[in-house]
Amino acid sequence: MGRPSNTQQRKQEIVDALLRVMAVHGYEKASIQVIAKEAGLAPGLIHYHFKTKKDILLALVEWIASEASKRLALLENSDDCPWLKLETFVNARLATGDSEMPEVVAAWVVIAGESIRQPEIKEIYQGLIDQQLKMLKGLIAEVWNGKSSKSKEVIDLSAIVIAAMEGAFQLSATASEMMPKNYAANTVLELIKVRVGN
Amino acid sequence: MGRPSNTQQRKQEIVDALLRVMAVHGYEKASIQVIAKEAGLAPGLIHYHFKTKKDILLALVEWIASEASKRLALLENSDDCPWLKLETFVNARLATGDSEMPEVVAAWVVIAGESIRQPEIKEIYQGLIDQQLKMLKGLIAEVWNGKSSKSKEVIDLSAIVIAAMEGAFQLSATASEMMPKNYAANTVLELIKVRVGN
Amino acid sequence: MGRPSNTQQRKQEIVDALLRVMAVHGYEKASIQVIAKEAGLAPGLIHYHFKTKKDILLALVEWIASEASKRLALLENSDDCPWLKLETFVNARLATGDSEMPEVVAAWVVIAGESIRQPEIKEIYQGLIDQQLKMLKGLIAEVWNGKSSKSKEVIDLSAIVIAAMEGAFQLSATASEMMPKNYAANTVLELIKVRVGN
Amino acid sequence: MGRPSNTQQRKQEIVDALLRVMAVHGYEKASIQVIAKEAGLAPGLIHYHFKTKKDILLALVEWIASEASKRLALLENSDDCPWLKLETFVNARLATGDSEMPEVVAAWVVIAGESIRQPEIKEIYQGLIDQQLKMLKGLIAEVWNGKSSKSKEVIDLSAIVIAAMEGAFQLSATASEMMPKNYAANTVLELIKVRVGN
DNA sequence: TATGAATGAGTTTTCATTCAT
DNA sequence: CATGAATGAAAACTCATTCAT
Repeated sequence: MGRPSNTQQRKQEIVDALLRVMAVHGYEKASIQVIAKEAGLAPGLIHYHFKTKKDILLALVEWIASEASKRLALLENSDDCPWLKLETFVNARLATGDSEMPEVVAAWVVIAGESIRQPEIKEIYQGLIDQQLKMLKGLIAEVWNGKSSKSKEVIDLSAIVIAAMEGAFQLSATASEMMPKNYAANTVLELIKVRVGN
Repeated sequence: MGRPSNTQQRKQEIVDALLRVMAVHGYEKASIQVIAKEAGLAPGLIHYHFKTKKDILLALVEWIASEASKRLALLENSDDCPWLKLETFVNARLATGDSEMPEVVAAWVVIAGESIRQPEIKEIYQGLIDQQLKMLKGLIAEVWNGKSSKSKEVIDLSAIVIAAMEGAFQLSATASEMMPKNYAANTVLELIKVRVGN
Repeated sequence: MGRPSNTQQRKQEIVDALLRVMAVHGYEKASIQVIAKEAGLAPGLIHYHFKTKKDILLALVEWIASEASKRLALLENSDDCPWLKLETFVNARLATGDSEMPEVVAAWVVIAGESIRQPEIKEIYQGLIDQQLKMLKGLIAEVWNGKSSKSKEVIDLSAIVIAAMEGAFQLSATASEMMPKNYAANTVLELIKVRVGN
Repeated sequence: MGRPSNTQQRKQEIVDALLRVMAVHGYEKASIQVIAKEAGLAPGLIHYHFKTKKDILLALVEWIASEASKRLALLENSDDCPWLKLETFVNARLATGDSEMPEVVAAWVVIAGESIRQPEIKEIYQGLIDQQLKMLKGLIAEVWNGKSSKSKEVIDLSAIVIAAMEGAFQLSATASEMMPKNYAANTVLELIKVRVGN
């Protein structure tokens, strides 16, 4: 009968290794050899589980995006009041200490750079942005009296909030020394509040 | 006597070529061969003017940073009223159409990714962020009655504005299709206004 | 399970190939391509086993030095009479026909040249010289009545003997046509004898 | 009429520059660019005066050899007694402090290495060795009662003295730290004396 | 599944030499 | 004579991918 498959676990180990290596060395310098060493596996085994190196990156991007997506989905189905949801939404990405997982944040910045030249990456990246944008428009419309989620004000506010969140990520990976501590989540929420007149 | 030097011009041509190539292919895929072809020069000549490929990137980053810095310096010495200055500041980076130079914006996103693994790049990147942060704190303190530029509110607001601007850059390079048109500059200014109670 | 390692054997094959190539073409002209062809291996494989070309040279120098060192160590622990030891010592390096391995001798001359600009090579080279010098001082003191191994006469004689041996190597690689046959070992021993008054 | 030619002077400047660079970096790493900088000249000018890089090396080797040859010729025509001539001979190459010109000595060791693969170099190198050998045989025969310059003893002694001198050069360039001071010339002369029974 | 050697194309870099000025 | 830019071939090195075990 043979031994039971451990493919899923191995794949995740490899993706995790890429995440850690990429957060330090970027994508191109994350060679299969280095990923293998980080994962504690032989180089040949990497290609047994992933046909190409790009496939590992895709798996990583999909994993990060789906994790974020999952948290957003939970939120969507909750019974919380809109303000609480908004707070949860913002915290879901900017979280405690402005980033509970520095490696994920650094990798995400690298991924943004890669998305410029890799359409498959771009697509996933955009998918996540789109999902966030949609949710945010809904949430903001709920707390903004008389505003439709299709109004220019709501759309623009949502867009700039997403931008601020992505930018906060980038800065926490590239210039955290000079940024204030824990500024992002609270300040974003505060801005939304004053903007929607509350 | 002897051949006149054209080094400065050639260097700029090479840097320009890297900018264009990087905006499409990223840094690693911008091979010396490709840069040379883009610049219309022989590959060997690239290394005659720049010792290493990293030196070209460094020159590009310095050029982008110094261009931005120059515009900020102009602003600092102007006699405009604070609000006008703020508006100019925000527009100086987010400009018309949210980015008059898509290549520079795309390259800047790639540079952010590279800064994660290249300390020299990081340093220049951080220098520019720091300069913007300082200016913004000053400008915001000027328009926010009774607030010092060292107050937590001013610092946090400045930080999130910088983040929003960097994020708008990233999104315009990676997800412009799904972002509203010309949202960034105006929305940022609007948010500052309502926040400082005006 | 998995493929058995043949790294040690391959490394030695590569080092041997460098030895042969270097004895004819010198170090710089011993390109990875040429070494690979001499060893009957693919160029890429060379770098799989040695990170840099310098590492191959280092391995070669270490190998030559350790072979010589081994022979000296055997001598040190033998019960032979001092004169016999001296004879063996000199022969150990200048051997039959003044050099049983012309390739090693030629490579050693090239290595001396390289040691001038490569500190790691120099260190190994000097280590071997130092070891020879120490042994020789001991042996000569033993056969020279009333002389300490620290006396100037013993030290100088030892030094010039080492010099003669290194020089004989150099000349056998560069000017063997004009040198007498088998002169080195016997003449050196004869000189020692008359010098120590025997 | 044009300006007076300074070709001879320029050529010597270039040769001198190669000497200095080669004593530190070896021959292959002594690039035309580096030689030019060392000489304070433009790279293009090097090739105006020398067709190829090898020609500079040849000129250097010839220069060193002819300088040594000149000193030997002086000696040959002198009226000194044989012992004084012998002393002068040995000192002529091993001189004060065992090497008045460390750069020449280091370059000579590099040249020995190059002679292995460059026939033209080898020829000049051998020419100098041959000349020394001939002279030495004559001088030793003169001081060795009843020995012909063609006797095996004289030939072998001459050969080993040349070897000791070349070896002393090599060691002064590669392992001077561990060699005694000023050992070479005096020890060689002492050995000759006791050997010829005086 | 797993190991680790092997391959070969591609990349950066060096540099002797040439050439326009 | 002199300068310094320009060229192109070759070099070391990297690395995704394949393959023998």
